[in-house]
Amino acid sequence: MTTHHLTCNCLECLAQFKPFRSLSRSELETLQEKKQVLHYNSGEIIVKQGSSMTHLTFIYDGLAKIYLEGLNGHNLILQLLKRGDLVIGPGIFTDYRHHFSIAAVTDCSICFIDIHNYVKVMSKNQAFAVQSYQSENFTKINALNKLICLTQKQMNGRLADALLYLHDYVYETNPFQIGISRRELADMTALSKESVSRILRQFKDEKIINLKGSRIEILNMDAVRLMSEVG
Amino acid sequence: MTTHHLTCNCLECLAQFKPFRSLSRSELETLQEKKQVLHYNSGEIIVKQGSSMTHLTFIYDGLAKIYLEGLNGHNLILQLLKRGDLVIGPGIFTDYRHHFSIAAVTDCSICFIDIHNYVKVMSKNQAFAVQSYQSENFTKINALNKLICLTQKQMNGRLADALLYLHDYVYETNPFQIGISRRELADMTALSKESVSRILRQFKDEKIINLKGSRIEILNMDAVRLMSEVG
DNA sequence: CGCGAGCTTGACGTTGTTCAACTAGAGTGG
DNA sequence: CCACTCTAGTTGAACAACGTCAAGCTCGCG
Repeated sequence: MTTHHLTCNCLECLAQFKPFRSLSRSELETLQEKKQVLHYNSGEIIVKQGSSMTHLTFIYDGLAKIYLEGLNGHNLILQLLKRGDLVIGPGIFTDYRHHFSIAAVTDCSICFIDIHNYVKVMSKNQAFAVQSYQSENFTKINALNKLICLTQKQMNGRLADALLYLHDYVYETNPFQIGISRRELADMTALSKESVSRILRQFKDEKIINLKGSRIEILNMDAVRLMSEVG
Repeated sequence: MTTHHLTCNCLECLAQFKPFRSLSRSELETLQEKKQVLHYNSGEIIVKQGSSMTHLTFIYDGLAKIYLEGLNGHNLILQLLKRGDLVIGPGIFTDYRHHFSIAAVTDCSICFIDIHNYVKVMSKNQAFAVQSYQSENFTKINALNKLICLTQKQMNGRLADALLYLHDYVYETNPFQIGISRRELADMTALSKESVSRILRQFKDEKIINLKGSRIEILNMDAVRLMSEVG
């Protein structure tokens, strides 16, 4: 983590992003009041699971991962974050702790928003409060889907899910340069990195994908979607 | 499902339960306005995953289960519900659909609260809204823990978790009469029913628990907690 | 007494992990 | 410019964990 904080003064910083579009000038000022912008290098931890939840995490730039720290150093990646994503987390209104860690996958610019100020704005602006509730619920729906995926699908299906997630949500192009390692693919699918290697190889042999270094091309999207569905 | 609705008139019905204690008389009236009380027999479905979310589910009496309907008829039980539990669910403020099913484990009396009236009360009573948000977040924390449990622990650890859950939260006595089947224990732990049988047998042989029909006694609580922790 | 659903048990097969050896590519210093 | 090293990735073989299948058992209930 670099030591200089960029205290960004421009009101427009946040206003341009979806989560904050509906806010008034004074509400934006409240959010910006104590905000801190920090730069993280690839691999650095941005938020540590179990720590006290004093700020919300907003991604100005870069790619980050939300992950659960499990047993024996095993991690489980819940979600990747990119420019414009705001992370609230289930600690709000409960124990005010972080229930997952966030780490930089590529270099990241992160804006931390003071939670008291955030709650202050929520309490004055009902639509904004509802939107926060909603956003938390969307990630909950996601977690429930992941529960089914990881307990009921087998290797093919899980990796198919991960590829679709990367294609549909993260990179949104085909082919795409994958910015995450095999280890991280394994942490997304609750597989071992060796298994990920083997399944990718198998997909390649079956002409379902193309692999060139860190470049992945999905050749047969229907096959991938089918594997995702049948498990 | 019996066909006669008991439209309970007493304002005190809801007022006596935690989720509604802080409400005023008129707020309680709003909630009760369109409420329906139905009786379900053991095994019957109370709420169907995927259906439209028109009501919240409140357990007057009995034991029910929240479960995800997964692939090939496999279910995953997220939580057991008993007298006084209110289920909101992540459909609120998002797609207004049920993202899990609820079914009666024993005979149940269920009170359905109209969601519009519920939201109306939330919008007028900020503390109540925060409490709803909080309750949703607690179940989300639960889902995250379950993700780790089911993907990183093995059979012993998962079953230990289930026993602790039944002891600490559901029955709160030791020994306890277990009201759920092996099939349901399997659905709680994402194991096969045969594996559940085998592990229970093993626990019994190791003098960690006592089994007599549907009666379970935890003899060595420390051993169970240890197994739950190490996985 | 006999029937049937749920439970138990054992034998076996499948799935996925672990371990170890090997490879490729990126950075480093002589 | 060439070894040298380090890390990430790949591959194969052995192994462990868990599910499946089938047979037998228990117990409540008609």
